[in-house]
Amino acid sequence: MIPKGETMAIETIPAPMKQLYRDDQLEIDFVRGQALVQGNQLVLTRKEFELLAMLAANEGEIVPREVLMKRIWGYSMEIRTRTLDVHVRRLRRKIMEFGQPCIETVFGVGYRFQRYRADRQRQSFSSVACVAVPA
Amino acid sequence: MIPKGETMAIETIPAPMKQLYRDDQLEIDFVRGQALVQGNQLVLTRKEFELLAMLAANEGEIVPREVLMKRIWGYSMEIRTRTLDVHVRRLRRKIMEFGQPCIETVFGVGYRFQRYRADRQRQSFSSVACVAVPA
DNA sequence: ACTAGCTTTTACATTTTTTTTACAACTTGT
DNA sequence: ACAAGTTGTAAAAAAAATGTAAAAGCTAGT
Repeated sequence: MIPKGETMAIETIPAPMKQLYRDDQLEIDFVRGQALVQGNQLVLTRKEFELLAMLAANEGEIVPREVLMKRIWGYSMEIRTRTLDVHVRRLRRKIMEFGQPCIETVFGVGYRFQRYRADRQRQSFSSVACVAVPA
Repeated sequence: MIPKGETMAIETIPAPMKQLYRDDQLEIDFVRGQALVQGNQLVLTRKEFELLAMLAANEGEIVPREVLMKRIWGYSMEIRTRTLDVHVRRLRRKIMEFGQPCIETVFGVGYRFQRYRADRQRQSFSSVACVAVPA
């Protein structure tokens, strides 16, 4: 709460980001840094969690590789290494230990997190249409 | 109690902390500065007790290294020394003399005290989810 | 000033996480 | 089907964080 008579710089007002993400298989507590799949707590490293958090926070939206790299690794980071992919892989594997795949690859662009719905027969992620993204 | 007409910064209002902590193996009297494990009184130094108290007072929550260092050692304190770890070690050892481990390491962040439950087969602390820091 | 007990430092060992590398497999446009 | 570009994978290397033992430094009480 902001005390009477005091002001706060716009920039410091925290974004109204949701505190947690939740669907039929996954629950993420962005604040406490915890994630549960089908009730099982995921053991994630920092980078893995950041990745999951960024993707889930933009569920349904494509997050370009560049954006992920810039936000998670900072401005530098050579494109020629497979660092991002390796982290995606490890994250996917940990999620699939208890649940269904929810991170799809958008060829040539980046990754997209898809909300899981129990009623759907299956998430068909086999291939994904390419999407143009605003620069 | 805050006198009428006065204000107090949110941060300085003391939390309504309980006088003692208690679970199936450990009992801590924050006021008297005593701790019992399975009925055995622990012989703790001041720093060790402060550490245990801070962690137990936040049971289930991760307490970052920085917070522990700031609160127990004051603002200064070089990050390059192993002081905190050494105290954690000695505290853990004393607790385990009579009981089960209850202080887990959260890699890259800090430590977390976990309430002991007699019904649980075992506390599996092997590894722990990491916490991401909100950008 | 001396001692006993507590605290901090130091120097490594160990563990965990992150990055790199080399190559395989896959997409897409032609 | 081919070529070019992109992503997936496994394993190893590198980096970062934590654990440990021993010694040195402090401090309160005498």
